[in-house]
Amino acid sequence: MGRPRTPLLDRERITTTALQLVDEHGDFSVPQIAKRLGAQTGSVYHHVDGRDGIVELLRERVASAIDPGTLDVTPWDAALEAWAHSYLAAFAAHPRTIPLLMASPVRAPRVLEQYERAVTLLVDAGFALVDVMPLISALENLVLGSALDLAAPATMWVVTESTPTPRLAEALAAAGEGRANEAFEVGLKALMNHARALRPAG
Amino acid sequence: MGRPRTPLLDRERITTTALQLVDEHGDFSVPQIAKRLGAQTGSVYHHVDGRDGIVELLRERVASAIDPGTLDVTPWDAALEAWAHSYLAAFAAHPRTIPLLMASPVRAPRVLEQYERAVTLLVDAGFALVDVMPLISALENLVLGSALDLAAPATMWVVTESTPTPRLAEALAAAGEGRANEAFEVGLKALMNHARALRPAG
DNA sequence: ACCTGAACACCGTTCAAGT
DNA sequence: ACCTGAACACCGTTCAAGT
Repeated sequence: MGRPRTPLLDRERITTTALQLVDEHGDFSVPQIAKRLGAQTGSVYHHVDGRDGIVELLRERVASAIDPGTLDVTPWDAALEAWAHSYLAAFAAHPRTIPLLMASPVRAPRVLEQYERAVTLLVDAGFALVDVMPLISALENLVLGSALDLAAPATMWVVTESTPTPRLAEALAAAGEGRANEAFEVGLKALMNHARALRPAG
Repeated sequence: MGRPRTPLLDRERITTTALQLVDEHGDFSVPQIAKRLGAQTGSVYHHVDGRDGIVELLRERVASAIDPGTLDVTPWDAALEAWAHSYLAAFAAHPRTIPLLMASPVRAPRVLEQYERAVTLLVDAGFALVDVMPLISALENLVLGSALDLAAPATMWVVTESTPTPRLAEALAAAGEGRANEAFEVGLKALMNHARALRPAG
């Protein structure tokens, strides 16, 4: 065989296929990607730095949906809130990537750039340097936790008859479909109030 | 061969070994567990409901370190704060289980019981039923996100020279070792203030 | 440069067979 | 009841070989 006239594989197509697999099955494998693209398993390794490299490509792809313009909004608190909403929307679109991405450290340059800009925003707003990362980390925790929560609202809580949890069942029913979204808004509002109180008067 | 005079395997030992493997390598496999316990891979399946069953046993084991007594503290906000701290400590002791546990829904009865009690606490404190689950979910997101963040404080942010992120590097340095812990306390304080403001005057 | 095809050490799971 | 040993379909990764 050897080399085809038109390439079967590239990083773009590999990433798209991996994302489709994760959206459908919650996971991906290199052979599965190769099969869908009509290539051999080994061929994938010519374009990508192994399985971990594909995970990093997924992180970039998902994070690319975060609107960087949100961080230019004024005042600073509106910017942070808009960023959080855009961040949530990006991951909520592909929530099953989250457990995958959480297992490995952030190396993707574009993701690091977003954090660089968020740090700049808060420093320029007058926050003490010591307070900046805890705030951003708390925001990140809130966003990722909420996105994951949004993933499987019906199945995340298996309230079986074998274990009687009537109050939990009631509270879940009362909260309804919007529970995970509500939890995000509650956490965001709480964090923003805290941030505003923390900021030195400027 | 056949059956030994004294059993090689039981759920207790399987869980302990799986937890050790996850603590060490971030993951486990059924053959690895069998090998450490001196048994054959297939034998594990006589005690446990497959790999997913072991994951559920891990959830129970880790969550068993949460002190249920915290939910009896008065007043209600001190109880919720104590619970959150105990919850964080339990998962921070085995942070690498978190990505594993997040991929599957909560079925463990003991974990569901904890939530049942937390719901009861907030209902008795006078919260509207609609507000209870969003609050608890926000708290859970905060705890799990923070525990994960505590897992690999040095490696979670790979600030390479190839991608210049000087402000991020400064902010990380300023926050220091306690960054993830600070992020948790920031988020918790914010959420508790919000909860107190939300509660109908009683 | 890009892909094949085969190899290797590893998975999760099942099941007849032994004591 | 508890374990072995073998089987099956699947992984991730490497690499000589082809065009």
